Amino acid sequence: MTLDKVSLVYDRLLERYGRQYWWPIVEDNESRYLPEYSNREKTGIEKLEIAIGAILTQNTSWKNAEQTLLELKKKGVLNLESLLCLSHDEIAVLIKKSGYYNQKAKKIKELVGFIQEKLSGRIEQLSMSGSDKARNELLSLWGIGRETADSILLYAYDMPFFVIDAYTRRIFYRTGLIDGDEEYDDLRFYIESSLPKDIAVYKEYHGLLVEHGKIHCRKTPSCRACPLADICVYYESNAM
DNA sequence: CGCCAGGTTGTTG
DNA sequence: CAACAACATGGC
Repeated sequence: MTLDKVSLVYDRLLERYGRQYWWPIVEDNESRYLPEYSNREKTGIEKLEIAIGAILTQNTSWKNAEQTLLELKKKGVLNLESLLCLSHDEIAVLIKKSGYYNQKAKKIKELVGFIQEKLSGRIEQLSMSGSDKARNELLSLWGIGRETADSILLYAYDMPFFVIDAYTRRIFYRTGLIDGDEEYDDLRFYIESSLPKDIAVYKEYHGLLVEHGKIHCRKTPSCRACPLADICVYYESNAM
């Protein structure tokens, strides 16, 4: 029954918000959500952009991360070579708008160093590793936690990992699907096992949860016209 | 103006 | 292992 609920929530959100076509690509001063981009295999530079974006948006609004990505692009440094050459301090200045710029500069250096090692050929390519191995390798990097790793693997490498973020936890908690204090991977397994093992569904569902979290299921909920009102145990008819 | 944002790591009891 | 602090800017 809760198994059905995971799918029910998906259907409701899809019906309300429509396809999301995640992950967004920043272009012409805004984020774009394009079916032709979402569906196709990513190029190396696109994978890098997704990974950097995943780091920049850690506990930070996408608006801020988006602006940073745009500036990095305009300055022509959103590529492996540039990021490898730039110093920690130079990167920190460039990404200031995304907050936590010292930590994130370190994380970016870690990541590009890792990718460089992979591409140098001494080590097998990330995409050639098994999915679980690739995940563990990303998790071994300083600054890459579960959500960031899963975002990179799902959206850049088309690997079947469901991304659990703050919105996912909040929405599933309020709709009574979870207790709220589950371990990340326990929650991930639960959701993955409740859904068809379909990359497109994983991508879409996470995008829908974020959209719903921004519009209705905010920290202080805005329940009027919520598409999940009838199945939400925390529905507050008075909440705006 | 205060609250919050698509987390992760390090420290402490 | 759980709780908590630290990290930081910009949008609304």
